[in-house]
Amino acid sequence: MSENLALERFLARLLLRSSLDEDERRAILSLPFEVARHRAHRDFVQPGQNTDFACLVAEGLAGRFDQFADGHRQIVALHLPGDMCDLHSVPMPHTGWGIESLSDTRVLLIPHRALIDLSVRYPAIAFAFWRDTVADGSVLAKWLAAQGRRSARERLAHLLCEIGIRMEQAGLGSREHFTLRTTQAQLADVLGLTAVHLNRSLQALRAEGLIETNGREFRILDTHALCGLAEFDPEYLLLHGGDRTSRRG
Amino acid sequence: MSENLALERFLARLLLRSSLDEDERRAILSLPFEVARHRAHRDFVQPGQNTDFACLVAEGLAGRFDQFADGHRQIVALHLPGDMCDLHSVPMPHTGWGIESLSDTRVLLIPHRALIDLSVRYPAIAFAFWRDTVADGSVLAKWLAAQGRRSARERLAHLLCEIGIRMEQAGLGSREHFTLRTTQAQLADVLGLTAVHLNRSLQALRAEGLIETNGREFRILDTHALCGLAEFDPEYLLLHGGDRTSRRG
DNA sequence: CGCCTTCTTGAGGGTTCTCAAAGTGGGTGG
DNA sequence: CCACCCACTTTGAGAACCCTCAAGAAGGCG
Repeated sequence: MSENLALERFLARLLLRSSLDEDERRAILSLPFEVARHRAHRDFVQPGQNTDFACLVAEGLAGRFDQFADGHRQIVALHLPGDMCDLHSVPMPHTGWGIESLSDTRVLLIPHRALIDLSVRYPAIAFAFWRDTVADGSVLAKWLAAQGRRSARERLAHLLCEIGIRMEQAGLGSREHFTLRTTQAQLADVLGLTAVHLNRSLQALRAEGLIETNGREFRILDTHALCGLAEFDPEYLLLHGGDRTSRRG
Repeated sequence: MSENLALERFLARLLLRSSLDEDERRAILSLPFEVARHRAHRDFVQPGQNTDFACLVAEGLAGRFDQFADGHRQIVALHLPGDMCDLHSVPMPHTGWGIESLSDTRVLLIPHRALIDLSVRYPAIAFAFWRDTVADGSVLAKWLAAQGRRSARERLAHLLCEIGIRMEQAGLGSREHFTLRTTQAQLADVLGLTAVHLNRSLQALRAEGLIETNGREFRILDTHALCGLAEFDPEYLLLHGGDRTSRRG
């Protein structure tokens, strides 16, 4: 039952960007799955293996990462409840990256076969999946740009703006008040910083009166200034569809 | 005629990762298009507009970029001949980024409508397009990881390894000897560096005997050492298909 | 109460940036 | 054919940002 909630969230995420009819919605909601639970800090998908299922986050927080020989890692995507971590593994089952649980997490494992069948049967679903992949890529591109050209403080500000909106969208808080269940070391892995410098960047934002934190609870005190510092424009999250397309004719 | 070559290159790129039958191949090769020519340094797609066509690079080199208020830009994808710059714009026509010609470039403009029609009619083509998007995203993730966790020298080494392989794949040289028609400032925009520091990183690789350059011609003298420095593993380019899927049944 | 993880603080060093100017080379016009 | 110009590359010096190493506080859990 709370498992159905996860599929509903996934469907809701798809419907943000794509329109699906009754049949297609039902098809999504009746996807088969198995449930897996993971405590925090577990790499539940190892880098460099072939998978035959995709992971839908039902609860908690997951991160896709790339790891280097020296053990350092970079998190290249954050996945909130309702996000399919590796929809991209459906067309390309060999994944070079791993997925870790950032907090305690419940995940639905959905067989690739079922997702493939749906997208062959329903072109609109194929488009919806493709769109979802594009949206992930758009976030990735934004992160890359920030990583390459902005300071630590600016990147952190940008990430907080993004997470606020995504949390709100997922029904897990508001864009100005949410709980982010990660350690500072994990956030540093997202932003390409050391834990020490992330900590100092957080302090800077607090000192400027832009945010307030209480444990892992974040409150954004000055949205305007934070977005300004980050040059944040939610456009890239692709939240208002693009669906002129998927129907025949 | 040389226009057909571009479509053939695009098809060849798709066939690296997907299998398409005679009909489907013909359909790709008969896509309609218009031709556009651009000199170097032109932003031929402006950030933040809606497009109704996709750009296939026929000749030259193009870069997708994100730009900041201070004018600094980050290139988030490099496109060689045969690459479709913005296949992702087919399902999501509003793009936040721009595309610039890095060198003199010839581009085929292909109406979204035609691409959509193909992917509705041929599920295998829809999968092939989706896969292509996934491959782009995989490169993006790798760049992000490098950007976040590796030094300038290591990132540059990684980029040169990648470009070598992609050049070879596109029939434009070998992985150890190719001509990269970009300025150092543009390469700096790819790697998130300043032009000055990129120049010094290049000098470092030359001094170590790893590469040799002559104008914009690159020769890799010690592939093993260069790949080692970069921790380069071509896996992420997703060059060996994953097509168990697209056929019904 | 004690352990373990996480957060915070400090000091020093290295990579990369900024600013500025000099060298190089290809193209164009006289 | 030479001279000039422009874009690009290279060099230098100093500063800023971020990292490393290390250790001390704080908070959660048994």
